[in-house]
Amino acid sequence: MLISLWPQAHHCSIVAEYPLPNPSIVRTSHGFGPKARGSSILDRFTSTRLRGIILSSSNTPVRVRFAPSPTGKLHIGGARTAIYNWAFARANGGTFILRIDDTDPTRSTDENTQIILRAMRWLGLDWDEGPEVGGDFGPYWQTECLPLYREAAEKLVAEGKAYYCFCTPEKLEADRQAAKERKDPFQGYQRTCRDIDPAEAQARVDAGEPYTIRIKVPLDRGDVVVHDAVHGDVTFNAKELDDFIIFRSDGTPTYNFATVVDDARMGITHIIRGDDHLSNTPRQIMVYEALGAPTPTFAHISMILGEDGKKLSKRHGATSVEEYRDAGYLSDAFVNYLSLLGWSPDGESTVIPRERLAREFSLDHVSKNPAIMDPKKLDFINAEYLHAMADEDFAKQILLPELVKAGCEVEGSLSHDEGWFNLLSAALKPRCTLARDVVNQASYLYVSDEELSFDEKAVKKWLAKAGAGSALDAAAAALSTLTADSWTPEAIEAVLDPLPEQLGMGKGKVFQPIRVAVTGSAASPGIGETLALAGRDHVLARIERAKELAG
RNA sequence: GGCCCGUUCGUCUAGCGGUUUAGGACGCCGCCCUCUCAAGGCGGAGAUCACCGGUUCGAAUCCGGUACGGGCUACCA
Repeated sequence: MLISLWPQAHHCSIVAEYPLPNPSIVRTSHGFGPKARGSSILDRFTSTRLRGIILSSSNTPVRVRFAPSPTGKLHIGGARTAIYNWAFARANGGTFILRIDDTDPTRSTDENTQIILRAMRWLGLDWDEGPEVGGDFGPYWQTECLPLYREAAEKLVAEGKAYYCFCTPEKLEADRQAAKERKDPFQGYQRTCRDIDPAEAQARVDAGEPYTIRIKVPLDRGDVVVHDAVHGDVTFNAKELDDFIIFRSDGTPTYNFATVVDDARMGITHIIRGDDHLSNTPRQIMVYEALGAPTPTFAHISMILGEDGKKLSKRHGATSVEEYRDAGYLSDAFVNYLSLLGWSPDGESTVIPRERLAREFSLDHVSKNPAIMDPKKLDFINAEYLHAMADEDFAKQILLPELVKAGCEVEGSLSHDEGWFNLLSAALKPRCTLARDVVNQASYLYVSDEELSFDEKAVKKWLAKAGAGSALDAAAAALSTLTADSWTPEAIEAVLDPLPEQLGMGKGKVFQPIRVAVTGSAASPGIGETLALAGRDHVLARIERAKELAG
């Protein structure tokens, strides 16, 4: 006996007729915490919070899938769906499956499949079954399952749960128009071929007449309710469902059929996917029922919109996952940001490492409304991850790769030792939002003294001013007392520190000309670090050169 | 046309009938730190909870309707 608990707002309903994949226990993600203590089980069942109930059991472990169509790159909406599926599987000790839904051969390409796999790997969403890793429920490409779909469809026809339809597209269109004109609220298929005698239908098929296969929706089915973990129960009436096509005249299955066959075959327990599929779900439930397969729990998540509140498109700039990778976002930060777009554990946390996501993700904290993508917040989170890195890690994982990419450093023959790169990391890290920000800020270290270019405004404001010359003179004198060996940020600052007082000038008036002289810019890390990184000889040479510009 | 979904600061969200003068985060503004730029610390502005009714002693929270946005209604996925 299987039970399901879908309480309405004010009544407690415990129904015992709904077939689910063998749940032996009912568990909620919050149900046994402090809040639940002291309240009766019925109290808890009357809470609307239960709409997010998760039905699972030790007998039927969670199996979820991400099933992209390789008709394009992996975009952020798909990535977020993948993340939720992955996180849900991990949080429940379940299995995360990757399946390539390439039933549309005209638009699916191998290249897109490769791009999707690469993006999944970059996101760190390891799949337990699917392309490249295999599994016991293959094939994991729909194009390899064509005979399976055919077999399933023919079986439904034989059982009287589906039937051959010989209507031409032209007739269907005419019927639709007619329904529209007589203001029939039902504008779907008129079930013309539903009652053709099976033997006659078979004869016409054998004679070579083109046909499609349509599902036979039971007319007395009544309400079809979708048990949705984020929306609650959503009720449709079977009368509004037409006998939709499950097999095209070209011998290929339609999406609504193929996915159900695969999801049933793979024993998928929870279907987490985009909102746009909610209205199709009752149709798919008809297929599950015809197939005699248990219906999984659904979770329809909202879309991600562009900054203008409209659907994401190319106009919104970078929307594919790899563009974000190339722009210098960290995988962890990107996953963190995306997971928060429509889910939050507590309303407080902003930085949620993937380990925590994998531990705490739950469907009942997924929000129902569409979310607008906010690049500023993505940047903030990325910066948080960057800043949290140890200097050595930042040097190895961010700094060096970026410098190599920019042609500043050559792998295998680096310009400086490890200590220098760690110092550079410490200096640049808090000043970076994206990985590539390091290149600009380090550029003064990768030009010769003669080629250093000056920011005009900085020169005008700091160098071409009265007093700048004497500041540079004093600095050169003080700095030349240091040897190359004692050339450290601390030593440099110790030597420079007394100068403003000695010269009777403000600190800015002394340090800024030095900064501009060495970096060409008015903004840089602390003066000690800035000079230490440039090196003694370069600093002295640049100060000498800058004297010509100084007032 | 029919059916379905959604609507809390600019943005992401917390909220699960009384603890709410609606909390947090990003962004914005200000102050502190300070040789610059960041980072960091502190503070501020910002939401009549889409609207209208109803239920209730009490509603952002429950119910109904309206508006606006979105989806499905395809031999697309």
